[in-house]
Amino acid sequence: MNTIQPRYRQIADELRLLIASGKLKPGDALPTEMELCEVKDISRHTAREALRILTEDGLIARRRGAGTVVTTPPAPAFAQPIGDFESILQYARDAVFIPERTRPASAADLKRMGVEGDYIAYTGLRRATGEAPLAITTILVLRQLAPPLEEVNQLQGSISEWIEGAHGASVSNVIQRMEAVALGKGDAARLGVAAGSPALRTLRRYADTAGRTILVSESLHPAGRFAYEMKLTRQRK
Amino acid sequence: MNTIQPRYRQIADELRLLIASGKLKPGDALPTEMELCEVKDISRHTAREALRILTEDGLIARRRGAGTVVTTPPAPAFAQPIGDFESILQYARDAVFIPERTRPASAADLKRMGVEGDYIAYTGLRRATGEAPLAITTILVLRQLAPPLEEVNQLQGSISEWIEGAHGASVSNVIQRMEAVALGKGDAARLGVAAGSPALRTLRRYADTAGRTILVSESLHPAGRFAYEMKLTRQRK
DNA sequence: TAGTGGTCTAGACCACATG
DNA sequence: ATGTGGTCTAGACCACTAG
Repeated sequence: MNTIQPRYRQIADELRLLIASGKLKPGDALPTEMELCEVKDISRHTAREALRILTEDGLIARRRGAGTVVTTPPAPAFAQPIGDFESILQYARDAVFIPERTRPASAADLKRMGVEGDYIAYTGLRRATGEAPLAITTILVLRQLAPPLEEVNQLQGSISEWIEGAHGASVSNVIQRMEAVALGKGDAARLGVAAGSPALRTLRRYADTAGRTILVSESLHPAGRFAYEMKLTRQRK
Repeated sequence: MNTIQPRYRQIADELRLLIASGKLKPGDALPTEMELCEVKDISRHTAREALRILTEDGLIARRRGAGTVVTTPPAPAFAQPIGDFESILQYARDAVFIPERTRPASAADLKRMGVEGDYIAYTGLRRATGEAPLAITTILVLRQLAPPLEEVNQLQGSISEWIEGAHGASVSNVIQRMEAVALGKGDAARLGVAAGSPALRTLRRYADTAGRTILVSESLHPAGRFAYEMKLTRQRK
């Protein structure tokens, strides 16, 4: 193994060792650039390069006029968990889902939504009263649990609630994923916005106590029509 | 307002604009160091410094003997699992915030981020190691609690943790808001994407026990580089 | 005011990739 | 063989911090 390292890296590693070993503690001053130059017999540029590495690694902090010190590492862990299961699903009740099509989920559906198995797909618009549609939503339900379309049409709450009521299945956890995407032509047209315009994509996977993914939903919310908001409260012991 | 920028940063920004505007596409060659030296009438060191910035931002790739090219962005989206109050703040530690500017928050800042009062604004990039920047982040901190920029620079964790440690202030709840937006010209350029392209905007308001909003953070994540993921587990009573 | 880190110049030699 | 980026030297002036 040819272990020839540039000089600046060797020096950076030497200093790093001093910090890691505790010989230099948080707050302690490192040698100044000029001191490094003399002691190591290098040019200032090389000394700076070594110090830059440590700066980028977050090990030291440099201040013009003041000097270079070892940084104080991380931070106190931040408190207690909260289990706020219901409020996550809240928005499903605020805006009504109006299914328009039912079909067996295609391979593309399954891949896009990150599941495998035999699912029925419902697609439709989600809207609040009288307004422009808030989102295009696609829902995949395990075929053996899937309600007929006419029943879905009258659902007031979320499909997941229907499933719980009708089958006694129990949702034990939900994974929710949110990201920004550019709307495709067809989706954009249905939402009445320009193709390529931004949308918030939310993907939710509902798993039952056996670990089966019983339902997946995908919603595309065009920018400006929807924002997802959650409040987290710190729990005190 | 101090608008004097070092020469190397000016040049980095010029090049960044060429990339963001599409004049230089992924795979295209950038000027060589010597060309930059002549065209901009600078020393090689200054040219390298500019190119280094873009390299660290993940916008370009350099190969000895071969040259410098614009990188292909397909940074695969990576998900940030988030489930509780602790881990919601966790990601602040995984992806380092690199503050670049400090200023008193403007009226526009305050309005955009939904607060009123006397705040200090920090803006910078959020990135994981070596990759393209994940986000542009702006943080508003109540002036009376705001740390000096040099201290922010060495923060390992989140600024909110600094505040808790340094002032004994206590965050009692966080309101998080997510939505899709189209990136403005300047932000898009900083992130190396086209103007108007989609981004996930996350806004967090941290309130203390007295109800004061002590900190607000806004992040703009370009599509494809980041997905927010949370797992919620139903609590049994 | 002395010393620090930040910026910048003008050179040099080298390892490496490409034609 | 040429030219690229990687490393390194030896200077310089400046803005800022601290005693």
